[in-house]
Amino acid sequence: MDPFIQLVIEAWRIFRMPKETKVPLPTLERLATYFRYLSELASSDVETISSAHIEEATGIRAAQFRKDLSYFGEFGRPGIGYGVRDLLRRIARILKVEKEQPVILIGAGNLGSALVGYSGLRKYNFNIVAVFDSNPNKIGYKLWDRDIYDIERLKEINESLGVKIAVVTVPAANAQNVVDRLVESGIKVILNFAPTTLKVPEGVMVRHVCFIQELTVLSFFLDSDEV
Amino acid sequence: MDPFIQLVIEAWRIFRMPKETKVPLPTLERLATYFRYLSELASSDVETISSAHIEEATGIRAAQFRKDLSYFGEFGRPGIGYGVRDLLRRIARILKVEKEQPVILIGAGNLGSALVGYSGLRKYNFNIVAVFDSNPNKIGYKLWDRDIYDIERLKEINESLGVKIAVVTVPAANAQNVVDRLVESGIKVILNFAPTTLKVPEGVMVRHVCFIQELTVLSFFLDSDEV
DNA sequence: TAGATTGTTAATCGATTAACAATC
DNA sequence: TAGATTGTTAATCGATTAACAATC
Repeated sequence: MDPFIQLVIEAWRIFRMPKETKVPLPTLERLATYFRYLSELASSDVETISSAHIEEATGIRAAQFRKDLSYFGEFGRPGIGYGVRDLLRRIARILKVEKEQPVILIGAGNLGSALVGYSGLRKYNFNIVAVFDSNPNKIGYKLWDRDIYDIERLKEINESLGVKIAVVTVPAANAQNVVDRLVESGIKVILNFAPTTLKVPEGVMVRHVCFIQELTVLSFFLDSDEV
Repeated sequence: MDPFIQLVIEAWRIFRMPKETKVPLPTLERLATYFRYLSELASSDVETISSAHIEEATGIRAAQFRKDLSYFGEFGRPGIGYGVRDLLRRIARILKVEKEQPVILIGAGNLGSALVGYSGLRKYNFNIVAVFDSNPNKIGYKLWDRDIYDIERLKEINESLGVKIAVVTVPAANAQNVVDRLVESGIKVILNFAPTTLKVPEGVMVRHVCFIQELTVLSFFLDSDEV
């Protein structure tokens, strides 16, 4: 088929996807894994890979990989495999990380500082464009090279920035309040590091990263007889 | 039934559980959520809760909560609900976090520093007892109040410590090497912050926390028409 | 052509939810 | 007793895996 037509079909399919075909969340999580792995691979001289290769490298089953991609169209050539750079570019487009994505961070504490200073962010096309805090000893200063603004100015400032992604690294006790303000300010997706459950309106998505919770799950798998 | 007999039965059930009845991983993750929520609640004056209350507070369905607990025995009283302190104590025992759990951390960078400095750790009964790094400018110094040791001494030092849990905050390129050493040193479960897939032998468990990957998944849910 | 590997369908597996008898 | 709420069974739902025809 004409490659142009094919692209148009794919664009259309992706465009109507989120609401309709309903991509499973585990598929999206794996897609992020493929994306990371392919990014590494792209700087090597490997040009083509098979789904079996993906299984070997990521531990995700080959059939699973092909099934995951099938939600979004056709990506490989039977008997040949997948072109690394092409696959990377198309997955990046699906995940909307082909262009740089601006992010705001709330909470200029230790963790916030580590995240802003993390070089991997830029590598994967995210950019923390502004930091907010409520502590007068921090407001007006910088976190690395990013300005720290008064959280009271969140809505005002994001009116001009128009950022859709926020990272929350405030203490659990303040998290719900902060999230309410974020939603008010036009934020659509939130990555929450505070160890607490958050309530958000329909249409806003939250993901939760909890260090303690991960340790707790791991702890279960220790043998109870020893120690 | 005699509460003593009941406890013995429960202990026995938990003892043989991991290998046999096979508790679903999602159940363990939710158990960690219940644990966190009950910990908060325990410092209030609430004495009894219902599964409906849990649903309201955590967003996890009441039926799901009861089903999750059912893998481990009986915890509530029909018509009454669950005793907060009792439930907390029993979930803590299941997850093996009733006693303090020692943890070692590899990688004294920004992220490692944030984790060591995080007060929530102690609150949830984890304690980072030693930090390792390969950088001569760090070895022999301290991260907060914890000694930083040469990673070359990992096996030697853990011979006396006998720690089973490790947190990895080294760059992706070094992660597999570090993990191999950890396994050699008797570590049984690993929390990995490096953005890379790790290979471990049977019997060692890894969980993966990846900031970038979480952002990438969230990014998918942004509307593509705007921006 | 023969061998490799895809995309997709159908079968399997496992987790969530609903419903309700048992119990306080 | 009547109302509330559990623990568990059975029904539903959804995700993973296997298998294979189509294709390079």
